[in-house]
Amino acid sequence: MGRTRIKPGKVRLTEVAELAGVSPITVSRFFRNPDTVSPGRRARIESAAKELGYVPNLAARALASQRTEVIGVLIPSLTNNVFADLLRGIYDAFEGSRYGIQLANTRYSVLQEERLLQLFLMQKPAGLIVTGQDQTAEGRTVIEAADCPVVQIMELGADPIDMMIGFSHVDACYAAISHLLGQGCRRIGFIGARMDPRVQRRLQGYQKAMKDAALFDPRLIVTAPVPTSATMGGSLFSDLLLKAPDLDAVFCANDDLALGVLFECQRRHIAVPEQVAIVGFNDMEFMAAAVPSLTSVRTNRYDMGRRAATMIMDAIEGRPVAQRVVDLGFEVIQRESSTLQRAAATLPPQAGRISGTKW
Amino acid sequence: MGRTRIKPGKVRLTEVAELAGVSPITVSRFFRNPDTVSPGRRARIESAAKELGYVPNLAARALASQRTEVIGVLIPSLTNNVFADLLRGIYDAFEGSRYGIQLANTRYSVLQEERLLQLFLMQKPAGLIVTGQDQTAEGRTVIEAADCPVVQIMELGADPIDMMIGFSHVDACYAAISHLLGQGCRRIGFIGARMDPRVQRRLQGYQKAMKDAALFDPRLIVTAPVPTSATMGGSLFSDLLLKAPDLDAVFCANDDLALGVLFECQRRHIAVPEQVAIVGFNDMEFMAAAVPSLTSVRTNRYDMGRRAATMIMDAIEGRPVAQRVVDLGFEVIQRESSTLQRAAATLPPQAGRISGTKW
DNA sequence: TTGTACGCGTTATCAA
DNA sequence: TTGATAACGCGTACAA
Repeated sequence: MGRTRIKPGKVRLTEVAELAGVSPITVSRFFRNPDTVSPGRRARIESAAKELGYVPNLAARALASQRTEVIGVLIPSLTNNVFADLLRGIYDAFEGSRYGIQLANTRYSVLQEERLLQLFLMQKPAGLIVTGQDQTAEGRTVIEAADCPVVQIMELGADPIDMMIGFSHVDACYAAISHLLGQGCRRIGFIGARMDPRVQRRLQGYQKAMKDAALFDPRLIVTAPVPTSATMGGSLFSDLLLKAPDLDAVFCANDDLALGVLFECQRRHIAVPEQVAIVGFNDMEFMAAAVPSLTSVRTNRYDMGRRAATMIMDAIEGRPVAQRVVDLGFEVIQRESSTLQRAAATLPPQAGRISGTKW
Repeated sequence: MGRTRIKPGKVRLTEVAELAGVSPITVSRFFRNPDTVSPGRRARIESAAKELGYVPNLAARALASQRTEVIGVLIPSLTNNVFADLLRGIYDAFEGSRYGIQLANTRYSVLQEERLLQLFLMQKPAGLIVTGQDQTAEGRTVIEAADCPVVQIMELGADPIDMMIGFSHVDACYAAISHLLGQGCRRIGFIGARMDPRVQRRLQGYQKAMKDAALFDPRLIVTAPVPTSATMGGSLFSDLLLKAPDLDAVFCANDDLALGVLFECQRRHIAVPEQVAIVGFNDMEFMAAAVPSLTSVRTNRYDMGRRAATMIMDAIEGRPVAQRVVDLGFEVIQRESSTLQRAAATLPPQAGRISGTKW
């Protein structure tokens, strides 16, 4: 038979209630919403709890209430700095709230993502933040089964699961290429690594811009499925130089690639931007510090995290969510590495902005 | 009275058991350890579960079993790239295991840490990974109350809570300075930002090395409490040049600072390493790609994460943990930015290694 | 290998 | 504002 499993030292709600001379439910109320308990009992409960060292049992709470305060966050990479800013935004927004973030890493695999969503489901999360829009059909089913507010981040697209916040990678890259075209560049290369869905869409933007300008040439594109890094930027650029020696600019799908290209140019004594202009993507911190400073496409990752978190909380707590699909836009931050006209060259750093948004 | 709260569509263990024609406990066993159920029933249970779309309820499981499979991880920053590698190691090691990682961000605040530990405690985590050894007394009490295996990472020190894995920041920095001294540098500056406990210890190592060489001069030290960045590296280096114009080397407490120093040198046309040698700390990926390539102190962050995770799992599952305190050591990776002697200059990159460990 | 009986610690529901 | 009662879904302990 199920014998008694009572462990002596354990402090439950009941013990606190006894010591405080109230019923357990009152103690429960005190912990969830102190204002619903009269001041006198409030004080008694508080001191009783402190005296006994009471710690609420979240499992029991979740079982009884049929919900948790867990927010599941699914991102494809912990290494990619892009997600650091995003996460900072998310963590900042949830700071001091009652929600706890549970972070999972899909490693750019939709199957991993599916499995991780299954695990989240067992926890009955209060909300879900997932990266991108390329979930499997199975994955979407699981998300829907979770029956909680969901925000898809990083991208925009048709058919959102619930809410969505991001920007158009196609448009952002198109704007970057347009900027280079505006600077007089014609033989603009594209280098990209890892080639996840978002980088693929940047490549689409590149192709569209080059085709629209009747300058498209497949030899100008060099990609690799490996993780992005400065070293890889240097080697992809070297490959590109072989395929297209008459290159006059390079768009890098990530900033670390751009940094590697800059160093490779220094190594080969290629003048930037005079011989080759460089544009990166994401506008990481070091881009402004580089010599020459490096042009990049700024994306509002921190804001994206914050707002995604806010949208989730609003939805959970029944507040109306003004916009269920938010376009955060982007901005081409022009710096020395792509400033070729005399007039433009005298602008202060970061003065040149080409921004895009659907608002 | 507590009326029935039964929601019709809900699938519990019981429903699966009924459909499969077995008792609930058998289904329970099937999900936790399929091998303990006979193949015939196994198949019936599996198809019944699939048919009903059964999802285990983790809260109920945790309540009944009095434990969870949550591993709490506490790190001070998501922005600092150092932690990205560490986390990758941790996530890789737990990959495919039954444990789930819950990540919390202390933002370099011991009070935040204390609060977050409290939150973990309510979940009854199976294990805890915490950064550093500077918990408050309260924090240590909470950790001990969690009554689970604990690994402190990043540093080594006396008085571990339970297990510990890291390296000596004092020794690592001492080795880096010794390397510069060996290259003939005498006026070696120190620049550091954020000044968390580990950076403080690097500063101690610097001071010890300089004092041992009778070359200590407080004017050679410039620090700032702000987050580390390339831009900050440039500006701290500029400050340092004002205080010590006769500088012949700079040790940077973080690699992004070193990158900023390199760019500042390029901007000022200071030859690296001939006029100023540069050494960084952590050996981030871009250090090898830079022109000139940048010397740094390699720390085994990925390994640290992996091994911390392994130690935790071993401890949880009752396997003996060979070493409860692990010194991972470090390695000074000598590159062009600190290679001043003719002989050394012909060495291939990364050929120079000065490693330190207590093994 | 399978089943029986019960308890895990909390909250929902309804009544006072 | 407070309390009585039952239920949340599962695993442990023991027996067969």
